[in-house]
Amino acid sequence: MYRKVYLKLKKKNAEGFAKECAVVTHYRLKTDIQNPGKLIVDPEAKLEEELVVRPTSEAIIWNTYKTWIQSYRDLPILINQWANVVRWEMRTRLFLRTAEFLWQEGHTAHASKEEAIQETKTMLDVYADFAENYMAMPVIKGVKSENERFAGAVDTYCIEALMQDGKALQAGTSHFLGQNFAKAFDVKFNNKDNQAEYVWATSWGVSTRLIGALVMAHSDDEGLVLPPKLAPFQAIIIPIYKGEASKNIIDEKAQSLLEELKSKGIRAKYDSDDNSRPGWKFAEYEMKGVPVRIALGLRDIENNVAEVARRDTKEKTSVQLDGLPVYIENLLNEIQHSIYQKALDYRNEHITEVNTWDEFVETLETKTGFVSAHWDGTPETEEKIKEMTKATIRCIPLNNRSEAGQCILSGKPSTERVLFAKAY
RNA sequence: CGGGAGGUAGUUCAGCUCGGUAGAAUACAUGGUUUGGGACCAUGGGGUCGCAGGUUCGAAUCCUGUCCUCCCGACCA
Repeated sequence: MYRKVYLKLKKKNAEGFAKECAVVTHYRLKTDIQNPGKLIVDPEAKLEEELVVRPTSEAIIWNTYKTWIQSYRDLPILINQWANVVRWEMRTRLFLRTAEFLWQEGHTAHASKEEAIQETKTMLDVYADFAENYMAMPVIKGVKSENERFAGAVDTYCIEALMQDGKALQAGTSHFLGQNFAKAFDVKFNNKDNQAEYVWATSWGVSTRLIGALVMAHSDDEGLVLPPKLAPFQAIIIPIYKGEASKNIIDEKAQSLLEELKSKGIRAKYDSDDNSRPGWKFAEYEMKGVPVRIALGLRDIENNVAEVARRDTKEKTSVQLDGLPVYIENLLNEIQHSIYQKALDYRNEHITEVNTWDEFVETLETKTGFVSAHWDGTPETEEKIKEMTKATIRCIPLNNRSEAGQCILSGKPSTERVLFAKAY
């Protein structure tokens, strides 16, 4: 939240921001005399200068950068921060769009356009790598259309994921800001030839929205399915016993197994709680998404085995105790790849190329997912399509191939396909 | 702010049409039997029925007002 005077932008960008700004007009509440226990806005407490609630911190950052940057020797600069953000939201949605959330954002300043663009793409790759290799969630890297672009950016790059219900989710963004903010805040540096130039900039961020993405990308009717690399517990050991005596035997075996797993770097836990029964624990850890369950009973110990169940496929296997830690280690890798592959297959099956308006509408309604179609490149057409179908352009994929075609709505010529989808 | 639904046990809800002083499941407590997929039996505790009026011998139920929550829409990813 900040003073309205900080929000100085080029006219074009200012218009983009204006409609997203909530305004704070009063600084306190008071109890209602007519209705004790209720609070009302205190009319005495009107602010002389209203404050603006803004979804990004560029204004603060660039007021600061202005004081830091004089020479090319001061560049580049990178500031990363984790911050709780407050936004005005008409309607919230758990994890995906909340009025307050935690995010990571970075702001950089550069001496050259090329370096700034490179930074934008590097960060997009960082986000894509995290989504795919840690969250096991395939994403499409692309550029936003003008309508979907961040108001202060020249180009907004994004990673787009597809949820299991066929709706798309923007999982992260990286913006090439050009010289927009440098000009708005008058941030110049002297180059090697002692000439003043405006600074080039980027900003990028991901938020707790990724948690929502993770949930919706992999979960099933039994609950969460967590990728092994991110699971707080990767393996849970559950004892199956009758009576105190057998529990003691199993406890001992389970403890040594636990130590073996930990020594291999596996995040494991032994649940010896006597208050809930095995069946309860099975269901509980499935719901929590623990990738691997190891059940250990007297019968198993006699045979020198354990029952290993994987969360993603629910498959159960009897495994020799001797090689168990190695088996689990491999299984965790297998699960990590397997859930990624499953999500990737689903995603690929749900990218549909269409060439006519009827196919377009039909695909959005029945098959859902991404629809790859020609578009004439105008915001007006995108807007009309959105009004008619609720679908928006999620992105123009990077390394998109050129292909002559006709816009599905206007029929005007187009040189490449873009990805449409209904999105969160 | 418009349109729709709803506030009853810790939770999810039934009961309301047709008034008779509140129930189920689950959770909780105690005891026992159990333990290889969310155990069973028995006993027990727990609710000013959102709030305020009104009608009535009697209101969770009917009437009026009021507060709150959720869902759908206002260019919002």
